[in-house]
Amino acid sequence: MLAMETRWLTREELAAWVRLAAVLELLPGRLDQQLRRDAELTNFEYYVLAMLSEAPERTLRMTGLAAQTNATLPRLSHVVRRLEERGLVERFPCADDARATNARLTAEGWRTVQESAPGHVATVRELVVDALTPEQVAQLKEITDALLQRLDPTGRMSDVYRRHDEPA
Amino acid sequence: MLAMETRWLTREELAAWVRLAAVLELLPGRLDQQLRRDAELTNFEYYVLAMLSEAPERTLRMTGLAAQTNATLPRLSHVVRRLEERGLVERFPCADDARATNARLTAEGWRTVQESAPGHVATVRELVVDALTPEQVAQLKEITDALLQRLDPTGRMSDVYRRHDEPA
DNA sequence: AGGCTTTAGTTGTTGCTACAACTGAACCCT
DNA sequence: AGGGTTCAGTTGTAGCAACAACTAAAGCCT
Repeated sequence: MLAMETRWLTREELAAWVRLAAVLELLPGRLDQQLRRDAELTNFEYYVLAMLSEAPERTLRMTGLAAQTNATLPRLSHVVRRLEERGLVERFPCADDARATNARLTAEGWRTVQESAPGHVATVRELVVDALTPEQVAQLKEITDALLQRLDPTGRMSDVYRRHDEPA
Repeated sequence: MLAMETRWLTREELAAWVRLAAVLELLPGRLDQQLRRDAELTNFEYYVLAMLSEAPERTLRMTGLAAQTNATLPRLSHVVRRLEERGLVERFPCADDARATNARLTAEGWRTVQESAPGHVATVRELVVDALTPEQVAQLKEITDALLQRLDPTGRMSDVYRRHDEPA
């Protein structure tokens, strides 16, 4: 490890970082809390179902689903198994590639997504969107975009949505 | 549950939220990764040590430490026990209130914080601060401030830092 | 065709967090 | 002073995530 001069954070940088760290600590728990309470779903499970619900045929290969949700394959495998046990998802072998497995949303899974989406959106509004001015929302988009270029340069996660946000 | 019209997110709001959600998912893992690799500490353990290192006498009561780190008391209790087993922290009963327990950073704990801070700061720079323009850093501070008013209205977490950021 | 490497996914183990139950000290009230 | 309530913290249990090891199919190479 090369010993180099540490560039400490300036007052302004520290203020921004400390607040961001607090948000990082608090927000996921709140989202989880609402979903567990109202839909008996973890935040991660909700996103898995949401990704499936927007996919063609409501079906995705495990690998693709893992990329979109930033999950490792083992993690996804466990989660999908539990969702399958609850009847929200079903798995079946891929016709083209016998190594691959497809996950598909069941009718009940679809219903679950429909029912839980409004509450989830309301929470996102309450805790994030409605706390900001429209100008700040635009700024937040630019800022998170910049961060994602560092965090996820290949755009595994964000590409999923770019379809919706930026059809151009 | 009152059935009310769902206010869905606009295109711009969705774009901002989706990116923020991705950051929420990716950033904590990266911070954890660096600290585990270079200092054998979780992000949360690091913050516990950091809070202690800035406290008078490098000592805090468990309850106060829990508030500053957004931990429940049981969670903190487990974490401090492990840190104590590693010799980074020591616990002793509070003289004023026999119900209370103080946690104090040991010399080795202090050394650990000193050694791991530069690497942590470098990571924060790399993934966050240096990805943004100075203007964006200022915007991020305002935005996260607004979010924290919803997430943490009493300022349990953020008050800790306000001393440093905004001495006024 | 036979064998090596890569890819896709599952299964098993360990560690941490959330939740609940518990102990004991402090406070309050008459 | 005595009895009930609140407060501070610990301990025990259950569930999820990270990591490692494993199985099986596909691709490649000669």
